[in-house]
Amino acid sequence: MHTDESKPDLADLFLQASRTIRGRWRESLSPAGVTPHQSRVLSILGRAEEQGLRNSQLAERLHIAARSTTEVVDQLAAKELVVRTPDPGDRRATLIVLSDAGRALLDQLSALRKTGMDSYFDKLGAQDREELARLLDILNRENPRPPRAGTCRPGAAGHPAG
Amino acid sequence: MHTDESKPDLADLFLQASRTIRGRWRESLSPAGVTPHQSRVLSILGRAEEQGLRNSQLAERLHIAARSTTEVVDQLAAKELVVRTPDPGDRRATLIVLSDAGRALLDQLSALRKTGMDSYFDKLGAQDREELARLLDILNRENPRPPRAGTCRPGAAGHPAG
DNA sequence: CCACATAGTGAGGTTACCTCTGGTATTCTG
DNA sequence: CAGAATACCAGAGGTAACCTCACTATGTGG
Repeated sequence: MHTDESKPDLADLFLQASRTIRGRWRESLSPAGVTPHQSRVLSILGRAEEQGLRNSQLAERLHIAARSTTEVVDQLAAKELVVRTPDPGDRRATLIVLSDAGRALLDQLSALRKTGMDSYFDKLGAQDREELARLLDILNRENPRPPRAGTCRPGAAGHPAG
Repeated sequence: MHTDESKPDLADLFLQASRTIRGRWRESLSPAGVTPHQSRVLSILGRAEEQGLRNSQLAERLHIAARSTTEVVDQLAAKELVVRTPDPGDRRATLIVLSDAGRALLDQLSALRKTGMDSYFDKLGAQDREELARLLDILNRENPRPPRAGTCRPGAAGHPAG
């Protein structure tokens, strides 16, 4: 009669794994001189329209606050992997596009990442990996939390008085 | 020879989910005034022997550097949730044990966390959750990757030091 | 033109990690 | 007891990846 005794701490398990993943990813990416975070932006940009994305759109796809996107784009711009150009349609907005170097790096990156990650996920076997992907995909679907995932608390029961 | 073309970006999926988890966890824990990290330590301590754990053992279980463990234990000690006592068997060593308050909080915490997390993992259904736990567990087993990567950055293109 | 929303960002903050240096108490070895 | 090794603590300094708040430039409707 197991009640929820047998229920493991999924969140715990999850965070543990994600720590490892981030570490390995970082490692495998380091020869290219980019962080996982940066690589993610590059990859999103790669999937985007030719014209690029606005900062806010990027933020939305990354599920982080817009201000945080600025930072990583800055880093990428410093490396000349992306270029910021004014949006002709709205001069408040900036379009972020991959540079040629960025596009070139992107391919290299996914190969690099794949190599690094494969040795991690290989422990699972093809079928389990697919299963995991399925599960993760469900988890990543829009939560019953309409407001933007990242910034949904205006300081409510917020941080310990800092 | 399939080339795994269909293989999704597990790492991507993973990190995305973990971001959400961490956020929700933090949120659900905030009424208790502890961070996810602190909660983790509490929970590890809770599973440990009555006598507590050494700093190094804690570090090992958290998979972080010992120096980093000191920090979180400091925080917990400041809240009087844990107590550092000399190890009678080896007085060089310090045993970190849950205080009564810590033990009490631990129960509260797991309830809190469970509530917060359940609404996240509920999307999966009991069977899928178990499956996920199984997969995660495999992933979290010792990796064939002893050396710890840490932060070996070749050098950053300077960024605005705030 | 004014009010207001929107886009990006400077400024400043937090969490969670890391390394390196150095110090103290203790235990082990000879 | 001297000396080496062990276990921890702690200061200093760093990075990554987040966040909020306030401000400026711009766009939109009355």
